[in-house]
Amino acid sequence: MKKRRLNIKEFASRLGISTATVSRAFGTKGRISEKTRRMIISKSESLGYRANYHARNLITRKSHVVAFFYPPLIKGEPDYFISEIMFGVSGATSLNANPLQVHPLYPESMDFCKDVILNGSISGIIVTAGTAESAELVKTARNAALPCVVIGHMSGENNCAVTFDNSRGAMLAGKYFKDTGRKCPAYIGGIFDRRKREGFKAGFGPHASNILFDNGGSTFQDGFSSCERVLKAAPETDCVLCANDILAIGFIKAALSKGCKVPGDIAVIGFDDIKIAKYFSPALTTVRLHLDEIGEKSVNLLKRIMDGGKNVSGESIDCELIVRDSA
Amino acid sequence: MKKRRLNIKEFASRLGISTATVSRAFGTKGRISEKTRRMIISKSESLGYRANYHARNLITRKSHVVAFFYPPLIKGEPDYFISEIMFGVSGATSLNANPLQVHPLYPESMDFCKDVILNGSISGIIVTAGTAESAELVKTARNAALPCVVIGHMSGENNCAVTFDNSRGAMLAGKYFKDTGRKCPAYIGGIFDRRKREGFKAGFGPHASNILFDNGGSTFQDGFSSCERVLKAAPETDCVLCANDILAIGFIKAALSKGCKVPGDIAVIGFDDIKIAKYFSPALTTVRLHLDEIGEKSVNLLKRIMDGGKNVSGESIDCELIVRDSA
DNA sequence: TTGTAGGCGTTATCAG
DNA sequence: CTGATAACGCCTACAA
Repeated sequence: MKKRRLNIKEFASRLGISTATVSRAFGTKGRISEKTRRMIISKSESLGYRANYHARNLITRKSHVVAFFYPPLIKGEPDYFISEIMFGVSGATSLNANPLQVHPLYPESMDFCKDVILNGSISGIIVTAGTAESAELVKTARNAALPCVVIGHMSGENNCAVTFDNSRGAMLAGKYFKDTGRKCPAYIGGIFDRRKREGFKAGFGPHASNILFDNGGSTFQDGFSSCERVLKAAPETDCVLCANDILAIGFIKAALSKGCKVPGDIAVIGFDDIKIAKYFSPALTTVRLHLDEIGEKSVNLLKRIMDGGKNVSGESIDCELIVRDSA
Repeated sequence: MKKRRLNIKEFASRLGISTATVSRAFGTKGRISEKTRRMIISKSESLGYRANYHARNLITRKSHVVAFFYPPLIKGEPDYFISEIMFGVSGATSLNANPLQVHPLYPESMDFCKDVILNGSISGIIVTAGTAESAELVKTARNAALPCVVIGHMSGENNCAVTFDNSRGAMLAGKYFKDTGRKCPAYIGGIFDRRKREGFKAGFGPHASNILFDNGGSTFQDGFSSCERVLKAAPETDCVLCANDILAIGFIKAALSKGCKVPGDIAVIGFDDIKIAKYFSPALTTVRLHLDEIGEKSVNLLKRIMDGGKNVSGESIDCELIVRDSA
């Protein structure tokens, strides 16, 4: 008993014209008089006609849908690095009237994700680098000739990618410590920390040889534990670069709880500049990666590929040191 | 010159069987022998055949795609309340193998969002309440008989909704303040603060009449300014409930900068328990709303409606007071 | 500028 | 259990 939606045939016949003319009124290709187009558009609004999505995409072989694949999140841990990029992506696709799908990339969901890529439902994908799954997915897309943009650095084939200049960001941090008279540096690494260590060393310069390296991790708790290890191994440490802001926040919390003053006794710089960074106490000095811009740029890059651009080359995102209170 | 994907006709003819049989091998409806089904599945993997998404959805009239509509974000401000709900939604849809679309709900994007709802591309929507746009969108979905779940309270028609027990959460906070001997309460309201004020008053009890109400807003800066107003208007204030965690963080930062001790001089309770709450200094005492569960529950509710369930009723989410260091 | 008709790749229907 | 064939709703040569 439920009535079917108005389709093009019925709609056209009510207007006393052909379906072809109706179709032309909505597309940009067909030659049609401005007058009939207006009439059709107007009638479509009053009668509530819309072209069926699947029928249209079936024949045109494109959907304009963009899919964003993000790495696994750790239960209970802040995932603000990803979410800020995602909102950047979402805002940009929305502006371009591209529907956006988002998919977590767990090992268990690989089959589903591959199906999404291969069943013809989407026109392009954006994938965050850093896991085996993401690399596999990019390969799948490549084989299917599906437009693809990678966020971050992925080894192997030359993908179109939006990359961060981690090295330079870390260098800025090292230089800042050196310039503010710090002597005993430490670096807390973790996930997504490609080239940060080397950059930090280069920026710090003369005293670079005594940099203490600690493999933190990615969570607040990791930063907390890392601080305990560092202060035990090298109590004289007076400045620390953390591979991300969450680590830095954990590190600072541990330092404060041990009676260390930040930045008095020990200066701490984070990485990413997630939005909460400036509201933390002390406000975090950090390397800003322009997370939302990353999302926007990857969408724009993908758009160009989807529009048929050949040899679209990647982009590197600028970073800058944002000096606040923690260093 | 680019070769078309393998379609069902070609695939079937290579196996020497009919397209109908192939189709049955992938669905659950058709009667087919287990033996041929296995053979077809196996061959589809080696030959790389996948059913075309649009052709399939055109005839079956469903896509299984879920769309999530979220409210406008404030540029530069943390949007963690929404992002944590969104990740909950995303995780749940992923588990169910439902593709998830996400759309920001700006006034400018209403046409696009309505089109998404009306063009037949999605099977159900989840909408966060709180803006004129969200209410309009829900109405649109209702008219199109599209399954819809609302997150939060939306006046008007009786939607299927996942709601928070704001009143009880705020009551818990008021009671805690009373029980810990606080005398001069203030409440900082803002967005999404339905019934919190009344609940707080009820929980605080005897001294409820002198509660100072301040209309904060929703951002860190709002919390900061609010603190300045409150301490000026009522310096004796010794406990504050803020309508969300970001407000609370801003409030605390302002209080600390004025030399007020938290929680010594003034105890602060937030609302939502976004993940960063426990890492802030001081760690935030707050009313936990189980943000990720909200996402999961709304997906499960939507699924039931999509599967044809009639009269699916909404759910209210439990909340609890998480006592940490700020109160 | 407009209409006619064929085809997009499936699943549903109805025989066999 | 399997096969032939008619929808599904639209776009787009091609003809008028």
